[in-house]
Amino acid sequence: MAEDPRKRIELLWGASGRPSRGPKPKLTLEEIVATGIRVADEEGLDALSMQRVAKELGFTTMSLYRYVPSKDRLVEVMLDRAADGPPVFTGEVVDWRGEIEAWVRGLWAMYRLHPWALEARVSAPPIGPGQLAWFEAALRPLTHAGLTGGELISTVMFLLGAVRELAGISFGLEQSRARAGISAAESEAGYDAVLREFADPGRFPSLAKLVGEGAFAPSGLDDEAVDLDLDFGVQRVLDGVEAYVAARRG
Amino acid sequence: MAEDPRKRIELLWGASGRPSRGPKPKLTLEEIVATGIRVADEEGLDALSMQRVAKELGFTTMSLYRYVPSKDRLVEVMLDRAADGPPVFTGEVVDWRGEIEAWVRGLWAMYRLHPWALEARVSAPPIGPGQLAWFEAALRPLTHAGLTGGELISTVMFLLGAVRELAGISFGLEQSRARAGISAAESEAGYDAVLREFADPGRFPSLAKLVGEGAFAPSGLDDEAVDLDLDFGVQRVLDGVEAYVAARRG
DNA sequence: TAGAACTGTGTATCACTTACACAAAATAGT
DNA sequence: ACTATTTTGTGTAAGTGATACACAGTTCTA
Repeated sequence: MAEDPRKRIELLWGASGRPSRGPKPKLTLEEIVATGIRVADEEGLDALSMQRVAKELGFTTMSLYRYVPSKDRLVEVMLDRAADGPPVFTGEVVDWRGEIEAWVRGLWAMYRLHPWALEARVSAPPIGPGQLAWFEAALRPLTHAGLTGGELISTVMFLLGAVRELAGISFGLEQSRARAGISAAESEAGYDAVLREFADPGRFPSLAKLVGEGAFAPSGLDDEAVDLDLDFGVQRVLDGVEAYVAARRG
Repeated sequence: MAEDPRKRIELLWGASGRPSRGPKPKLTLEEIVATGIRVADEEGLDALSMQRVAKELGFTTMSLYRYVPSKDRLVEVMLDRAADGPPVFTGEVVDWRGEIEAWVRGLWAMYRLHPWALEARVSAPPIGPGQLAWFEAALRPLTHAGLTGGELISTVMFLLGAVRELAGISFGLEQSRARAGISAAESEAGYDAVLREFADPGRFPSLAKLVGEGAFAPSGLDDEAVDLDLDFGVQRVLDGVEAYVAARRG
């Protein structure tokens, strides 16, 4: 019953040796994946079904199973392919903080392009070519910053996680806003109002204080609110990394 | 078609006034939610179905819909209830870093108790009582550290995201390990081996170097590997916060 | 050139969410 | 007390979706 991890890797890396007998395949994994991504981009993960993908391609549902062992595996490959193309820097690292900031913005942009990637479950470390490319892209500047070994892995995973989660909330809100047909300001005002109603000062004193100060009130730059949240956190991590490396050297 | 956000909140807060006519309900929302949590705890989110919950309770599937508008809403409430009970500190904050560390460990423990919470989609900011309790618990020490307003929100969300994502990977691995019947060391060794095979030094130079140094090799403390990853990141954030506050004051 | 291996298809099964209508139960207003 | 109204739990059924399996046609290998 357990899945062969080898097959997973092979699927992600396209490393399956093609058989010599039998009819030539009329489809390719990448075609299927690209179609899946297109459907998910346009209508979300819920609209993604094997039947839907097959119909788009003009084949029967079951034909897809000659290329993909299950829908879950398909989504896994989609996630990897969607993650292709992190910002690329070459040569010597001259501004590691700038590179990480660009990396974070790039990740954010990737999620904006493929918001369904935030709906999919992620329960394994990066392993496909697309995921590894992002990992690599963050390692470069962080290595230059002075981190080594496990510190690097830790920091990259930490940043990946934070960006993903914040993007999930941001785009999730955006989507429900779109469905409800309200503006970002209205949405934030709604959240603010709910907090004002339920953030009981007895039970949630710090929160109530924060709400009272208007910290959740709609700002002028609505669309960027969560984005700004992200920036602050990233800056703190980078500050922390800098201090850590300095302390070790000093 | 759009969902009434009001109803969502009411469901989360149990704020629906009970009607006076009609038969007395034989079930309660909390009973249903608790059953759902039990099923999900034991067998994962995939095993959670309305039919399953109903059967456990000895009622028909459709009876649940008198208490919950849809399965998605049920899961939303489950997520909130599962999140109840962050570590509680009272009185003056004497060690804000220690409180945050305890908070992170508590969050980690919560996810260990309810790993299905990592499989569910989160696309909205914290709003139920359980989620807000965690928010509050982090605000307390961070406020004492010297952060204010949006900085607080940002930092808490950032930490929430990072912990969630790292827990997702850690427990996801743990689960596939359990299914495959292999040890943590074997699993890590497998990951290491895959990276050695696919981390081409031309394409992923920093990663290849890291792999070559054995950064992904199984450590003695297998079970804690990701946990340690998390600690490092958290420490950097806290360092960064400290530096930020100091700089502003200075 | 025969046999083996592989492809795409058609059919079918099973599980799941949820709409709808009904009968029994409980209350409100007379 | 009585009746109309509201609400509950149930039964039935529709609709969607993943995927197992067997078959017929296709392309190699020996």
